[in-house]
Amino acid sequence: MSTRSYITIQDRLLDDRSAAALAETFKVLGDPTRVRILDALARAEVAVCDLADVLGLTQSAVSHQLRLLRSMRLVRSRREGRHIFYAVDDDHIARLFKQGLEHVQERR
Amino acid sequence: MSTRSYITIQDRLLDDRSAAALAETFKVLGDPTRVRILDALARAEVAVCDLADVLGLTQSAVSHQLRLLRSMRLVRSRREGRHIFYAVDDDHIARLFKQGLEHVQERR
DNA sequence: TGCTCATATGAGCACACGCTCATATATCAC
DNA sequence: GTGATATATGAGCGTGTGCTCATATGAGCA
Repeated sequence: MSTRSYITIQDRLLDDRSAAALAETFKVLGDPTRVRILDALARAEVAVCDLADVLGLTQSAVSHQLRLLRSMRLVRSRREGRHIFYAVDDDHIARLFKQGLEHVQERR
Repeated sequence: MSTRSYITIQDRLLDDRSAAALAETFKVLGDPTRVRILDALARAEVAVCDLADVLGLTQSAVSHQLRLLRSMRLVRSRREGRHIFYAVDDDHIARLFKQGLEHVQERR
């Protein structure tokens, strides 16, 4: 250590809990499959089998990812007969998603 | 496939390239160490050794992460003698970061 | 009751990732 | 030049992750 300039900022740093929570939030969005799933579910309620069909994924793969997204309360599910419809259930995430998309698109 | 409701949305879905780019962006933010590094660098220019010191990390670990962040142009570096100062170099990321933090804090 | 379709889930595998350790490079002081 | 300090980087290791495959659960229908 030498510059010592950090002394002026070190007590304002993110605590570990917040850092972990923030990282966890971004981590969920950090996978192409989940991005595509969330993108679809942000537009409409979709049943699992249709999601798999539209995205070209296995039913199992989709279901595993949906379980993750459900456990983090990013999507909600609704049963209708044999089908279970999923949709995005978090406005913040939807906005993060949009803002991230703007960032990506401005980079061209 | 059965509900067929997806037909109304399937041609508006994110293309694979955009989904991959978006996921990659979020993925960088999806690690507690990088979150803490970016948090510090968003507040002030900090030299590598000070970063390691403040965050309680190895110089090597910090350097490896900084290389990643630099390769994605999220931080910039500036040499000053033996030290190399890093700082956040992407307004979008900074905003994403802030918005993510709001999301996390509202969840309490 | 059986049969089919829709979804969930556990096990296992291939791969990615973040760290440590050792070492290389670079700048300054002498 | 030598030595000390600051940073970068490659190899290797343990762990996490996303998939597939097989199977379980559950709803509708005959």
